[in-house]
This record gives sequence, C-alpha cells and structure tokens, in this order.
Amino acid sequence: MSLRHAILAMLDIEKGSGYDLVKRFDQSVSYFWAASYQQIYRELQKLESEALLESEEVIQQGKPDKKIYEVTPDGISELQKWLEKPAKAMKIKEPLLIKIYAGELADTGLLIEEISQHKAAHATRLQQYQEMSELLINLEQPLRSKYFLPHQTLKLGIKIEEAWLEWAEETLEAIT
Amino acid sequence: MSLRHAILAMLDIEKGSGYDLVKRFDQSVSYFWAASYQQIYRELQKLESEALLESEEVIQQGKPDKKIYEVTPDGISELQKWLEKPAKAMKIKEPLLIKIYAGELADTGLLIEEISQHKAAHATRLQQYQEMSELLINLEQPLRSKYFLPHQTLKLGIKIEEAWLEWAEETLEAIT
DNA sequence: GTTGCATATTCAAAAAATTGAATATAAGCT
DNA sequence: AGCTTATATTCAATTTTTTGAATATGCAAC
Repeated sequence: MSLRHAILAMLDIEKGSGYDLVKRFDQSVSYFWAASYQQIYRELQKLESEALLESEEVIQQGKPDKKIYEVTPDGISELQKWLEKPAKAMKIKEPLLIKIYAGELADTGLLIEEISQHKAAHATRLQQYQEMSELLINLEQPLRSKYFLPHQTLKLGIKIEEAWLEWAEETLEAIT
Repeated sequence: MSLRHAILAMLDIEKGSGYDLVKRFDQSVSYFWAASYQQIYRELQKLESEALLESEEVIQQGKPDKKIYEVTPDGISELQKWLEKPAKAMKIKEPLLIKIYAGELADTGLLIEEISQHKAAHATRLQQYQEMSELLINLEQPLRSKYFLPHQTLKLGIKIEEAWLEWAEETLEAIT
C-alpha cells in the first residue's frame, strides 16, 4: 500500500488538488505508478483524515472550486518512516504482452494494429517525458536541486519508452 | 481480469502444474505480468470449474504428486474471444521509484544500497532472460515457430532489463 | 441551444489481490 | 535426529482495486 506514499512524495515536491495529482501521475510517473482518479481522491480523503495532509478550499472563477492539499509534518514523518523500510517488489500487468504471447491464436491484422497503436502511444509519451526532462534541465537553483531525484526517475521513463519503441518497430517488422 | 488469459496462454503453449506456472511466470514473463502462487492456484481451480482447463493427477516418486492442467477447446475459445477485444491499459507499481522520487527525505546510504540491490536483481534477471532467449533461438522446427511470439515478448524483457541496468549505474554515479 | 470537452470531486458495489496460515513428501546437510 | 530447501497445493480474512454512476461549472464549437 504505497499509493499513499506516492501521493505524499508528489505533494511534498509540490502541493496541488486531486485533479492536479491525477494529471501528474499520468504525465510523469505513469511508467512506475498507475493510479485511477477514484483511487487518488479516496486516498487523499484518507490521508487528510489521518492528518498526514491538510487542505485549503480555493475558489476559482471560470472553473469549479478546488481543494489544494499539502503535506503536514506528520505526513513527512510517515513518508520518512516508509523510506527507511526496504521497498516492496514491483508489480506489473501488461495485457498487450499476453496478447502477443498468445498471438498464434489471434488475427495477425488485429495484432499489428494494436502494436501500432501502442507504438504511437509510447512515442507520444516519450516526447512528453523528453519535454518534461528539458524543462527540468533548464531550471535554476534551488529548484533544480529540488527536482534532481524526480528528474532521475524521469530518465528511467525515457529509457523504458525508448526500449518499447525499438521493440515495437522490430516486432512489427518481424510479424509482417 | 486477464490473469486467466495469461494462464490460458501459457498452458496453451505448454501444459503444466500450478507449481510449474508459478515458476514460468517468475522466470519468463515477470516484466509484464506479476502473479503470486495463491493467485495462480485460485485461478486454476476457477478455470477448471468453468471447464476452460482440465487436470490430470500425476503420481510422482521422490516428490509430492501434482496436477497437470491442460487447456480445453472451450478454454481456447475463451482466449480467442479475449484476443479480439482491445487490450486494457498497463498497470504498474514500482515502490523503489517512489523512494527515489522522494529521496531527498531519505538517507543517501540506504538509497544507494537499495539501488545496488535492485541493480544486481536486474542483472540476474537479464542473464536469465538471455539464457532463455538462446534456448529459444536454438530450437528446431516446429517448436521454433511455436515459440516465435513468446520469444518476441522475451526480447522486450531483455531491452527493459538493459534499460534498468544502464539507468541504475548512471543513478548510482549521479548520487554518489 | 445543445453537444462535447476540460475542470473538479464523491460514493458504493463488486471483483481481485494480498497476507498469513496450513499441510505434505522427500532429499541433503550437520 | 533435526534443520533447511525444493516440490506441491489449499483456504480464508482483510485490503485494495476496479467499475460504474453521479454531480457541477463554464468554455467553445456547431
């Protein structure tokens, strides 16, 4: 159960609303943590009820109001305590790979189409990560230091997206 | 819920016991599907109760007896039906990356130690995958054809493990 | 003027995964 | 004889995730 720690870590770097978090999860850590909006909103409520987060209502014009969450000192302690314990093993579920694994039973055309789509999605994501990476490179101190480790994680995202893209190309060639 | 389809796909390639499957998941598809032994055994029972699998008791000497599961024609149909539908999105949980993301709050020594351990684990896994890949390359027809697509998935595993290893080295250098 | 999109959040039933305990055979080691 | 490791499987309570439905504001396009 480290969704809570992922949320605490992200809000510690920069506070924000549930909606912001959903986007940040999707746009910058999706290669190492997948979370739905329902999961995130639920966990935010729970974290606030445990006083690990506190929120402030922000009235907006032109948009619905929002709640900005911020990590409390207790939240920081909780995160630090978690950081001392060894990390649990990775868990992954990638249905596309099962399809390819069992591809002998599938229609080759459909397979090609799906791999192409995934390739496009990975290309988009790679570009997104690269843009984000450039933003981080161009930051000035002390922000640059603050984002050093998040940036380091992003570099893994880039490498993994590159691996996917290469592989998708080779696979499309191989099955055509 | 495609654990069932992962199991059907693997047993379609080669029948085996729950114990065999646990090892196969761990040794060859762990970079795209994580499953615990409890999950696998439970799902095998369910699949058999739905007549998508059938089992045969095998009495062994020197070892406990085992149940060998095999996919039924209904199981093949179910798998084919699933293959026609677009694959769901990948889900991933990698707690180590959260730790690195929040690493400013952590002890650098502990962080280095953990990254080193993960690096070693990825190196072992890479070697495992490479050995498996060589086995598959050296197969003779028709087995080679049969394993063409599983082999293709393995190649992604190799690329991803390589990306991890590279990244772990760079990260260790960067934070030391 | 209504359809669709982006913003913003909440609730709850159902399904799936995790955690932890249990059981059993037999080989190898000290 | 007792300990560990590998093989082999089952059950159940608890926790987490998924799926699906709701609600609300305001902009832009048709």
